[in-house]
Amino acid sequence: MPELIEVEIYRRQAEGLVGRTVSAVSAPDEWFLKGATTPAALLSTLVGSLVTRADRIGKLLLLEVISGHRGANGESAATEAGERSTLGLRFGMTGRLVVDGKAEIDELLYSTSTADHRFVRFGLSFDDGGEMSMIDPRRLGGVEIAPDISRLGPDAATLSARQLCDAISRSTIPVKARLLDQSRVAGVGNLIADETFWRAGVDPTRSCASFEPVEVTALAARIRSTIKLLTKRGGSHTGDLQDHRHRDGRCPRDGSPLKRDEIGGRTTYWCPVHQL
DNA sequence: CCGGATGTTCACCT
DNA sequence: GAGGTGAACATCCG
Repeated sequence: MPELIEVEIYRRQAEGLVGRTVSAVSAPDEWFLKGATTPAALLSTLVGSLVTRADRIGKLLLLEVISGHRGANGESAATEAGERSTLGLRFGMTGRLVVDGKAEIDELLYSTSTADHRFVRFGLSFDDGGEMSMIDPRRLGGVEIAPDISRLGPDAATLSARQLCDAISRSTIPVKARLLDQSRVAGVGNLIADETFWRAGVDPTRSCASFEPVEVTALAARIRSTIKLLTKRGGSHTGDLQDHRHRDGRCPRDGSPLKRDEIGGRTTYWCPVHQL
C-alpha cells in the first residue's frame, strides 16, 4: 500500500470533500465492508451527512461526518441529526483513492490504472455532483464505520524518541518486525522500513533489546526524516535503496551485495557492511 | 507456470 | 503471553 506517505496524499485529496453532503453510497463488494459495517449501516450513517474532517493515523484514513436532517416525512433514519460518526478507509497494498475523477496517485506498483473500472470497491456521491471512490484490485483494503483506533500505535511521521522507546521496550524480536507492527508504531510499511534502516546504518535483524537509549533517539529521528524525505520525493518507493531491493542488488552506498531475508513476514534487504 | 509484490487478520503452533 | 508461520484476499509482472 500505500504506506503512511501515500495515505497522507489521499488524506489531502479527501480534504476536498469537507463541507459536502453525502447523497448516495455505493458498496458493490460486501467483502470490502469490515467489522460490523453493513450496507444498511452505511446508508443510515452516511446519506444526508456532512463531511467535516479528513484525518489520518498511520495508514488509516478517517472521514469524520455529522448527520443532517432527513426528509420531512422522517424516513427511517437510524442516525440522529447532529450525530458524529467516523468512516475508516484502509487501502491494503493496491488501494487508491479517486476524488471527483482525479487520482493524485494514478499508477501504483503492483496495481492497475484508475481508468480500469473493474475494481471500484466503494463509492460516495455528494450533493454537488462530485464523488469519491476507492479502487482496489486485490481487495486487501476496506471501509469500516467507527474503526477501533485504540489498537494503533503513535503515528510514525511524528514519532518521538520516547514513543519509539516504549514501542520496542521489553521485546526480543527483530527491531524491524516491531516497526511494522501497527499497534506499536502506525504507518511504517516494508519500503519505508528498509529505507530507514539503510539510511540509519542499522541492521534490521537486531533485537529490540540490543538498542541503547542514544540509538533509539537516533532511530526515531531517522524514521521522521526518512518519511519527510520520501514525502518530498513523492512516495514510499522513491528511496535510494528501492531500485536495489532485488536478488543480486548491491548497496548504493558502498557497493556490497545486499542481504535478503524475511523479517516480520516481509522480504527485507539490507547492507551487511554499513548496517550494523 | 511460478514466485513475489507498499498489508492485515486470524487460526494454529511452540 | 510472546512470537512465529501460513493462509486468505486477487491481480499483475517478470
